[in-house]
Amino acid sequence: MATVTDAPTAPPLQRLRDLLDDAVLAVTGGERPPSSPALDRPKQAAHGDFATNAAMMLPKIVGAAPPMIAERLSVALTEHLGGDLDDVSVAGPGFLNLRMSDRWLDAALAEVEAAGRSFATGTPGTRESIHLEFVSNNPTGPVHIGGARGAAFGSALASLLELHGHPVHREYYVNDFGNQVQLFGASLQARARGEEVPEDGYRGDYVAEVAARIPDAATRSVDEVATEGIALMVAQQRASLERFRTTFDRWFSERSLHAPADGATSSPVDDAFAVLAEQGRTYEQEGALYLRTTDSGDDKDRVLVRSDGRPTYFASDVAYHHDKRTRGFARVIDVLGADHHGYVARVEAAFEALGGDRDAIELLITQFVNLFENGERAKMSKRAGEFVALDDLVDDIGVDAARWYLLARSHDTTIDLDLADAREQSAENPVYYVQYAHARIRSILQRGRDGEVTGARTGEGAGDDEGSADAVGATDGVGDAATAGGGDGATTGSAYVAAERELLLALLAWPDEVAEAATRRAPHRIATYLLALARQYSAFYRDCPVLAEGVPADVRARRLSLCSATADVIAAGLGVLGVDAPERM
RNA sequence: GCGCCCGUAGCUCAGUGGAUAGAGCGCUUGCCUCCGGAGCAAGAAGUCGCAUGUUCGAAUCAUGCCGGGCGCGCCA
Repeated sequence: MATVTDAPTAPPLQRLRDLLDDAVLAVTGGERPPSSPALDRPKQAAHGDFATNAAMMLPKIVGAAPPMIAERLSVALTEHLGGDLDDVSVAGPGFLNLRMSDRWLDAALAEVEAAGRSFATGTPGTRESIHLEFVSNNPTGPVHIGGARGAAFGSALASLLELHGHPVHREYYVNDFGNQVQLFGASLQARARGEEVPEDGYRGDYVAEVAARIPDAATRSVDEVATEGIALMVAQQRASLERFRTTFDRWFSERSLHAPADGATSSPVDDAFAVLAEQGRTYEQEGALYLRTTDSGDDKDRVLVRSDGRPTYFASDVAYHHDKRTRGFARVIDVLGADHHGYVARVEAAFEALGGDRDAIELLITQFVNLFENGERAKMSKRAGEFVALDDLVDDIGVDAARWYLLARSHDTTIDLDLADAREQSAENPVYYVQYAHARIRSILQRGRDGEVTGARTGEGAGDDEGSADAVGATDGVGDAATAGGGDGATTGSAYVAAERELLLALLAWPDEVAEAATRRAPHRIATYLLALARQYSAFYRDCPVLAEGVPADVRARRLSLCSATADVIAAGLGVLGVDAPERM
């Protein structure tokens, strides 16, 4: 009954799902349900290690009531799983609750530990090369708080997609073309001359600082000043972002789209226009060139070239997306700030007009970040003009806290970030709580490797806690596992205590978490998971002495394995978020 | 007016069809002879904005309202 999906590299939970699928097919006589049945951890421990709704999906196919189907499934599963299964029971409207045997847990733990940090390294359904554009802050100022969120989200999403198995190309689009560049140059020059900046010019303190670094800024042409100023700003942004653990494979110049590349006779913009014209997607009206974006659901058609002959910003973006397409990525993802959400429809339309598949481009909008200080709206500095600068944020609360707080929430919800909370370097702060768990485990592992044994308490010391664990975890298991905790000598292997079981089950969910988070473009799920895992480890730490005198050798080995696997998963998870996983704190 | 996002515990937020809705902070009460107390445990706290509908089953899906944020340029 084993199938090709039963590959030896599939993680334990995936193999369990495959077996469930086999059982379903056995019951339906080969017909597949419209969607795969779920195999999840139930909310209540009394419902076993895993629960599946499979029986409730099949009444139409099988022609029987869910509880009846569940009974048949349980028979099939018992057959398939043999000694890996401790107990299977039908509950509620037709749920099937599974309790795995210690043998299965042992094997699973061995796999998790052996895989280490690569435990969740993914096997996505379809592996595809992804072009990811994010931040794309204007080069006329420092990276601001909106850019910080885009940077945190984009860099974490990139890591997450890579962990899941997709090759990712990270790109920053530099808007070094158009009106704003001239305006920036004029602002720089005004500052260099000690004059007021022009109307609608750039007024932040940084303008004078940048101007001071440009030789002869007061007397050279505005063009030259602008070019040098942009270069300095881009370099500064790059430094800010690197400090924020955000790097790019390429910084793509908008300006480069308006001139022929080496050896070419036409510019990328011209090339893109030619494609659009061939497709019959453009037209002229009142002297301007339009793209018929309404064909693809936009509110109105958009101007590519103004009646005075100058291309719009949108023209650049059309050319940019044409370039992305011709570079051969299977998927294009743009991460944009909330103020650009009105732009989504036209970019999608342009992508389609260029011949792209609508499903091959995604525009993700990150919502605003509101900063507070003890409940008051915070205004951090004038360095960025009217915006809060990324550098100020990092100076204030540190990279780890900044990234955590920006990443712990879904990208499409507005964040109210209280700096006083984020600054707090204690366990009140979730990021340090998770880091602390990691450091603590590494410390234990270090001692464990050195063969240390602490004289503290024995395995029996956890007896009180096991009592409560029993009540929570094993109403169906007659206490066979939980009551055996410390006393049975151990030559034949001691049973799993509830806290060990819970921790291992949490670890086994890691590949699912990665897959789900990657598929949903939701790195914040990783943060949620890590916090729960750290809590789970704390419960384990409380109930299960690892190095104490009197802990049987096999139990000690198992607990060291659990520690090792937990540390690796936490490190991998924090790695996705770009948060440090310290050895000690 | 139209479009996008959001509305879940006092606060900040998880949870996109399953069983009794969760976490962190804050609050109350306990716990330092104990592998890292930057810790642990217990407790109080919710009409999941409102209404109707779909479903065996809805915080989750649909429709309509209400409230908040943002956007609707031949700006970028």
